[in-house]
Amino acid sequence: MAKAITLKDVAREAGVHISTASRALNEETRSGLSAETADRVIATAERLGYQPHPLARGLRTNRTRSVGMVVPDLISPFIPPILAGAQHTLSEVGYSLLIGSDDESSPRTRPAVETFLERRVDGLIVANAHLEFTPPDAVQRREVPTVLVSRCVADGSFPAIVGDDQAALSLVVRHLVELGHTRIAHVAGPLDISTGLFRRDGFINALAEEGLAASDCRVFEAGSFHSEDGHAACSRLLDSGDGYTAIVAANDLLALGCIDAIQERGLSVPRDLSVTGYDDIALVDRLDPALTTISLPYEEMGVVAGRLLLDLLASDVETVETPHEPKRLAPTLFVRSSTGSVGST
Amino acid sequence: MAKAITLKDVAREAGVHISTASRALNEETRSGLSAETADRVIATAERLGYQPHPLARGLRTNRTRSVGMVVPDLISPFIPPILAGAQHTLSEVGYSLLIGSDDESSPRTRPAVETFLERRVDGLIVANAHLEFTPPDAVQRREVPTVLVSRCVADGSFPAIVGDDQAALSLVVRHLVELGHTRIAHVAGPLDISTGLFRRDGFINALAEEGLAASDCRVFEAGSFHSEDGHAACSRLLDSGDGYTAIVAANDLLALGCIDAIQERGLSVPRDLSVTGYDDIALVDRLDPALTTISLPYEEMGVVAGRLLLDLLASDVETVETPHEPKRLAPTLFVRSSTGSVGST
DNA sequence: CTGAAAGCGCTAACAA
DNA sequence: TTGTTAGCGCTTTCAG
Repeated sequence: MAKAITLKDVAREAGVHISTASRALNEETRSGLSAETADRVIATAERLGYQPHPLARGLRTNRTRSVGMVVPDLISPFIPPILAGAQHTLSEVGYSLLIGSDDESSPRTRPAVETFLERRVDGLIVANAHLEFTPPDAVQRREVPTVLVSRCVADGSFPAIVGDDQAALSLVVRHLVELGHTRIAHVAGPLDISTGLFRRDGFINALAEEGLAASDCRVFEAGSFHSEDGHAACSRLLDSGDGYTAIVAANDLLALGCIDAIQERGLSVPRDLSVTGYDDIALVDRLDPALTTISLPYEEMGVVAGRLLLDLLASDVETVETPHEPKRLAPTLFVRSSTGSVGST
Repeated sequence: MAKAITLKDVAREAGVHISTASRALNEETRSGLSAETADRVIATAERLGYQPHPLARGLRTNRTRSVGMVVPDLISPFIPPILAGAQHTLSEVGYSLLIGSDDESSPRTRPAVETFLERRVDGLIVANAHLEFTPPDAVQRREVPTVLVSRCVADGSFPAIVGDDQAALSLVVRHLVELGHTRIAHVAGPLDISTGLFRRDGFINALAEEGLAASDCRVFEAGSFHSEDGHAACSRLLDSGDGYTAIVAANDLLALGCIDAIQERGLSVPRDLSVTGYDDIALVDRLDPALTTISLPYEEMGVVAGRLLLDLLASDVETVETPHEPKRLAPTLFVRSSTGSVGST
């Protein structure tokens, strides 16, 4: 390293004591200084190209100005935009974002949250929470401010930014009802995470809203959010012989799996069955049939999560507050060609 | 914080001096200790749940065990897998990954590399390099080990992991030639980054390899890698009236833009023109026509980049080496329905 | 208003 | 083999 400029250098050059230099360079403590010396120090710091050493500062202040974000993986298409939103928001105010993934598949790696705590991050953004999220003690005790994103936790013990699944499913079901569907099935995602559970519940509530007979409709659980499980669930659905005319899938990949299963039986979407997705991942608008689906503002989700975390970081509350109602961002329904009128056969 | 355990605590508890404790806990320095004391210290550290403070350690050692990765954005579909590969590789050996994006669109944010340097990262992974990559001095002088990924730099001044564009374009052109095409156009990406330039050059070389008349073929530059620019370039191509029967696009999005432009004129893919892509992004295999395209092992690219950086970090060479030949990972051609025999009209 | 001094938690000479 | 000591660069009391 080309001899980094240190505070001591600035102080010497400005002809003041190092502590004075420190005060001058620090917003909060500058007040108690003569404007003259403060300016002089600031000027010389500028001139020398002084950069405070983050480790030294952090060691003193016990803050790293970094936050860790845990994602389930980086392949799920809605994760990167969340990441991008959070990263931009945080970097604008000088925070760095550490990224870690907790894929349950490789248990040999230390849980990302623990690694982050060890690193002394100032806060956490958790995008892979299960409904029963049981973080390490330090997080539990709110020593490290934490916000959830994309998924929330059952008891509302952490603030969360999620999509409004109820609103989304209402949009979807209403759309199908308007097309004349009355026998609608739901292919649900994993029910141990909020996105899976809330979409299923949203589906059931929406049926009631629309006055559909719950007995005419049914939920088929897929073990995951991947297309193969959508295919499997849809196969069971078709085998049931219950005569559904529409399928509401818990995400786009499940929907694609459903479409595959339907077409493999020589049936047609949407002629024989309408299918809807959720997430509006890239290119589903160009498929044949183009997928009718729900779009969520994922990047904004990241932005809002970042802002919320910054608020927590600033207010520095350690009180165990009342349960948090998740902040739900509004969905948009995109109607495309995978849904059609019932009986347009 | 619930009074974190410090090295001093461990030392006191184990009945040794703090420096002895330090040595015992440090692989390298443990050798000069009696096995007995070393074990005792290690045991008590374990028992107390001691975690070394990374800032304190870093302040002394001048190493943060963190690396920064700069991406052009997080939306381009091939970026997340690279990120994932790098992150896994690094975290396995205790390094943390900081993520920063440098979208040219928002110049108000500080360049990510500078932010990283300020943070004293031990190394850098740069995924957004232009051909003329001119990093800050500290990077230039190799004080901070740096590897490029996805894109390389013109003069080979940095090690890089990229896709083998030449091999890829050879595969594509040969495939088209085998289908009988002789008039092939290339829709090129930006030529100021290696992926754009090398694919164009690869295309031109492949023409020669296959014995095609360069005069029968031509390159149309798209201003970016996005579909709208592919559409625009393809429109020019079609307007040229040169009777091309195949289009090799520099990436999938450009290819999709081309297909749009072709279909808008009432022409058909692949009947009237064959179109190929590059990247094999999600769902292009399900489009109609399904896109014939090149697949690159992006996650592996991240892994290899991470490993290479770890090597540099370990060897700690500051010598300005001879130019680096980029490490090129092998492509795979997926033949789908967007390409067909010429004259199958 | 400014200087002196202590110390965050750790590592690395240097002694013993 | 272990202890002593001196900082890494910064913030923050406490004096003056």
